[in-house]
Amino acid sequence: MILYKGKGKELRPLIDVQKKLLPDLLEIMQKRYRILQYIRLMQPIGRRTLSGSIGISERILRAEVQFLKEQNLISISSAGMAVTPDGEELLQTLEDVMKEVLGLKDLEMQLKRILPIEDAIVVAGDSDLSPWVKKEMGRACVTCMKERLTNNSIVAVTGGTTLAAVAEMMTADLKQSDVLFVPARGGLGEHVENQANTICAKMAEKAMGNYRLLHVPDYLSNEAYQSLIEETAVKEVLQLIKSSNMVVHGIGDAITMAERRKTSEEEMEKIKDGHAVAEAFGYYFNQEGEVVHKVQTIGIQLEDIKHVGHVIAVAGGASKAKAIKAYMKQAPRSILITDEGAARALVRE
Amino acid sequence: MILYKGKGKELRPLIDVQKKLLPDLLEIMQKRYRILQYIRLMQPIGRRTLSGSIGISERILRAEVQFLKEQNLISISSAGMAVTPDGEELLQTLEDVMKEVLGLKDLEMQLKRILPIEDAIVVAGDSDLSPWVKKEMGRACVTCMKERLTNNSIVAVTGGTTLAAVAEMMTADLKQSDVLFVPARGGLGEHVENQANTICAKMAEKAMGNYRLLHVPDYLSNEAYQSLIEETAVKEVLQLIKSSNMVVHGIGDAITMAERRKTSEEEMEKIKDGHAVAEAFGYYFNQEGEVVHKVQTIGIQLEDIKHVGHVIAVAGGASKAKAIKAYMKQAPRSILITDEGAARALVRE
DNA sequence: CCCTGTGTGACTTATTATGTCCCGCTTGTG
DNA sequence: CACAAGCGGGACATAATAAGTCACACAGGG
Repeated sequence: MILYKGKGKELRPLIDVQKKLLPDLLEIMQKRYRILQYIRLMQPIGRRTLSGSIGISERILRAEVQFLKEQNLISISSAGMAVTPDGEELLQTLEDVMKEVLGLKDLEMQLKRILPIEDAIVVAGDSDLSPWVKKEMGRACVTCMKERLTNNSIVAVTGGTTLAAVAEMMTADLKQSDVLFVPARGGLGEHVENQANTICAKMAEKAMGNYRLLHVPDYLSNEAYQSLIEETAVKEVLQLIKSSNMVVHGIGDAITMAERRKTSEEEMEKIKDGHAVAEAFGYYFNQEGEVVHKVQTIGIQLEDIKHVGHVIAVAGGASKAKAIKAYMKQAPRSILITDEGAARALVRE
Repeated sequence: MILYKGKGKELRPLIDVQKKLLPDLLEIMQKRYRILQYIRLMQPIGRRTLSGSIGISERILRAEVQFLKEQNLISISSAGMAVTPDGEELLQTLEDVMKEVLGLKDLEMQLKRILPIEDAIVVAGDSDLSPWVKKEMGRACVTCMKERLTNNSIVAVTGGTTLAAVAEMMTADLKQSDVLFVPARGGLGEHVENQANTICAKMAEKAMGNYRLLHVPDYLSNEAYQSLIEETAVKEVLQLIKSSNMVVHGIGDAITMAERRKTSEEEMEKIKDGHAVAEAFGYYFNQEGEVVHKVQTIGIQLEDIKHVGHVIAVAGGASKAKAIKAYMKQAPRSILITDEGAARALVRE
């Protein structure tokens, strides 16, 4: 909601001093913040499950949980634990401080320096190693989106597991009304749960917004393609897509994506021969950010992206660093939402 | 050195949040800050003596001291403990935060509202109850002075135990050079250790500055007075006093001051009949801030005060609240340096 | 209907914090 | 020069607290 940017500099000296006067302060704060974060992410959740995924003994988690309950930060029922509004507020207030403390702020600065991006948001963890980090990226993405959405915005979203996480974390917000979600591009050969259509619908529902879908079969002959475009219903949605103010998309590893999708052998050849490393909304890019292949479907085209108000790319995990780097070479002015694992890998080079 | 004013608002939410995530944080920080403060005040000092005056058990103080030593905030020798430069820096950085935490900031704001003063500085404690608070006021006064001193400044100081504390806490500062200290007024009947001359000299020595004294017998006939004024040496100093840029003075309870000084019976009558409650540099004021008596001596006069660049009044202890209030009625634009005890008493009314 | 996951209580053990006493040293003073 | 006051630091018993472990009652979903 509120932008705390730039505030970090002010409170740095205080934190440093506090660290001297109470060295475990950060450690404890971090622990409790982490627990709270996990609970928010997985609520409702039980102690044992949580202690497992968080990696601390159950007994100590229990003490912490009891403490958090006493502070009215979490509520605790027979179904498990959940974060209270107080806890939500605390998490939000502390987000920037923790970023500063964990050095994520530095990472963001470095990313902005080495990549031609407009802004970078880095969340803690590595989604290759911990699946919940994806959700955290999702949350960060939602926050980022809400900061930039205005009334009657049109948001185009793509598919992929990362975007699914974004959809999952989407919440309704009274401030924005009448936001319209549309899938960015037609069928790309994904499985249902990762299709842009599915994610678009889910996101819109969670955001209490409207949505339109693009019902396009995965593989079309050229003739069918041409006639489909002329279809009124399709044409209308395409019109909306072209006039969207925001695009939210993932970035994938080229080979992984190609394998996951129903990619024909000849296309596979093309992708491999072109040394593709990155994939985004149906386009495959080589290390230099050049397009080596493009899945033929309707919807937003690479050139359109440049004219969209806000472009948000969400991708994390150290394994995706190469892909992010390659894609970003040709996509300036994007906002990159990633995780610590990918960010550190990117900075390392 | 650095003015942190206004920064308090920024870090308030962080502190509140930290309080939720680590409720004893403030308690512990306060304890350690207090210990450090005491050590700075009384250095070099031993554990036992300190534990006595600070009011905590020796063993626990010992643990704290060990901790502070490990953090390189105090150095520890056979002579006792002393604050290191690191510790000094920490104390300075934390000063404003602690003020905020202890509510002293609020007191300062309230004082500025109810009194016609330019600024207020409140230190923790009550000098009626704890003698060391006077030293803390002294330190605050010194800081305040240094912030406002420019090169070749002339500072006029009065006598009194409070001003003695200021002199004691004075330190040399490379930034200011060629500061000249002068006594504000001639003999007022004080004992030697509280005389303006004594304090002036002490302060100048500690500040590595220069000083001039005003050798005026306490009681003079009118003729002697007139001839003394014409004396070249005296005339010169008087000239300096009149052109001073800063006046630092105490405020006393009228009766207490009158009794302490060699006050003649008829003067005593005058003071009592006039219902004097406050005293400052030889002037006695009633509740309304009207002058009811004036010790006849040379030096700065009440009217001169109004034309001096910076006027700093130092007075603390709940018992002096009435005096402060009365004096301030006729002395606008002063900077008041006081303690919690006096401030709370002033606000209470 | 059972079975898995939930919170809670109780108990033992390890770790830490605190109180108490004493010792040898430096340092300032008579 | 010598003495004593005050200094830090070591040692140890004990109280307080944190942490590990297990057992139990209960609610909800397949």
